[in-house]
Amino acid sequence: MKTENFSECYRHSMAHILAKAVVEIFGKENVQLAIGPQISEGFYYDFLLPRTVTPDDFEMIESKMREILKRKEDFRYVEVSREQALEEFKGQQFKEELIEELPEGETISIYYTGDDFKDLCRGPHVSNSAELLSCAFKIKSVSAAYWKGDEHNAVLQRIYVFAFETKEELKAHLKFLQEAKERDHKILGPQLDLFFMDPTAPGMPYWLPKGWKLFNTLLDFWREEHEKRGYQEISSPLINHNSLWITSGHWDHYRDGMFTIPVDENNTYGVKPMNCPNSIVVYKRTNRSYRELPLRLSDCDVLHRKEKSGELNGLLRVQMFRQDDSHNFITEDQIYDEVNAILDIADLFYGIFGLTYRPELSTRPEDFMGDINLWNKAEENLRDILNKRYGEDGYDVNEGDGAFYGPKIDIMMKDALNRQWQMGTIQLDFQLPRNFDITYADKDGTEKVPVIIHRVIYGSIERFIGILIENFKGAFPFWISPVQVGIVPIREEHSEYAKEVMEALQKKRIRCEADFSENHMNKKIKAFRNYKIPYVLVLGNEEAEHKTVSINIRGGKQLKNVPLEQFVKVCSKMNEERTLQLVESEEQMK
RNA sequence: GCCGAAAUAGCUCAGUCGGUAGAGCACUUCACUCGUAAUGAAGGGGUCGAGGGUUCGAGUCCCUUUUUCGGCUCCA
Repeated sequence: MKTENFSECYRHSMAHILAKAVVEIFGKENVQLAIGPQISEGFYYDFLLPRTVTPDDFEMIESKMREILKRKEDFRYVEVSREQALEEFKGQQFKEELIEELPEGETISIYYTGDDFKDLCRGPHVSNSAELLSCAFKIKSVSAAYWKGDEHNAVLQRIYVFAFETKEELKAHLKFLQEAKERDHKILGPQLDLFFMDPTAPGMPYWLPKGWKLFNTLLDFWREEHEKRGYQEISSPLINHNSLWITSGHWDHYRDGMFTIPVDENNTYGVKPMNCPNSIVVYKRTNRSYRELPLRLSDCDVLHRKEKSGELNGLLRVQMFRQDDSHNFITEDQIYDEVNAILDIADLFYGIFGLTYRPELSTRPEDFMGDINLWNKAEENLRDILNKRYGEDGYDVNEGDGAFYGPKIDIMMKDALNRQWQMGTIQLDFQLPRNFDITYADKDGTEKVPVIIHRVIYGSIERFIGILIENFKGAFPFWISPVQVGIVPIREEHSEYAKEVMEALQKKRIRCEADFSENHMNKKIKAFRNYKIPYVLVLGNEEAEHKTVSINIRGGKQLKNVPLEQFVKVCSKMNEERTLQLVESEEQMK
């Protein structure tokens, strides 16, 4: 008989089985149990153990778990007092700590699995471990984890386990992971000649011609849309004397994240990790009037941020990157309209790639600075905007998670492995304007302090490209494809017509490459296909005679003898309209 | 930073018990002039991530180090 809410609790019960297995293997007195929650693909359990667990141990632990399951022991629920609980878990330092921290009046419960294993647990659980026999599990990995996620605390060993109700589900999940590998931008990027990394510059991508074309195509789009909206692009120094960073507060709060350059005994420069201070230097250059606001100073200069070793991840976490940044200087009354307008841009940009995102609002933290009334008003504005745009369930709220200088809205996206990344962000800043003492002259002639909005839409272009690669598996929409059309003359005698085709395409700024080598046409087609080029044209006698092209469409489809003129038109249209889908049908081509 | 795994030709990888490094693709040359995902033949290409140690001898064993990957966010 299966427990009623089986699917909600089997992973959690399984976590107890893992803990029991580990205790039996290492001996009760050698194991300190921490916590073992269920997670999206299974569960984990944190332990303090006498030695490190390695992948060689997985099989042994798994079979011990199976052995325990076969004992068909009951999960027995017992409520206890705090004193009893402390007595029961005497010597288990983490459990003791947890018990001490439980709020007054809360029911404290223990689950027994058999008579010889117990765990502090709120449950629920299956009633007998036999129920778990039909489940599928597999130890995924082991990693270090800190007690309560704090690096100052004890280092624990976390054993991750995949767990599903059926073998089929586990199999499907392993298949998903296999497919995610095929989307991995770290593999596809270098394979498609977009970028690579060199050990002398960890986390600092080298952009190859194809990747840089993609990069710049994204920036062209960004510039076009932002110019329309009154943004003005600037560029500023990459390194500044530390006096600037002292004023901005970065020297005190962010120095560990900065690359610094000592110039002589008395002077140190810092490489910019953010653009804001220099944008403010630009703002400060002249007296500003309320008539100029919102003043939107955008830039996409190179930024450097030092990351802890082990934190880097392909293009998704780098040490050198560019943001499609802007600092919008506004009045307090302009918060609503400006944030709303920025989200309009975000919807446009994400929509054009068919990407969905989830906004996240972070509100006032305990150590906030500035005027609480301004905070309240701003947060009210942001909630109102988010409610109207995405509905109350359409975004998440992280109470108290905002920066000390202002609330923010983050745009979150997932990579191929479903890991969450922050992409765009809209951060209100009430503090930096005060640090730099910037003002504007208001209508009545008084000097007022502007609010700054730090905002990015793509986020870091590097990270955005990483997500794009994984999302499209490297098969980009036509308009951002580094090479849009590959041209294959069948024999040397077709080179002349191939050149004609190439010129017709280039005239319309369609990015194409022709292969005039003596190789067999199959070889040429294959080479282009490996780059996931949208269209590969095959040109021979037929095509030259009738001024047509035969098209190999990415994905496998073929169209024969499409009039050249028509093909150029279709390509131009996709570039102009930034079409997401590739035109594949004969009707649209003819 | 912490735990685990990994690094061999441009790429993907093999290399057994420690005996002096190999395949496929790619590249070069020659032949083939070809109608839709691998034409044939020949050839070049390596400080086995780096440094140190053990050994008669190290890609292989030990230590250090660099880089990369998975995790360190899911809360009894």
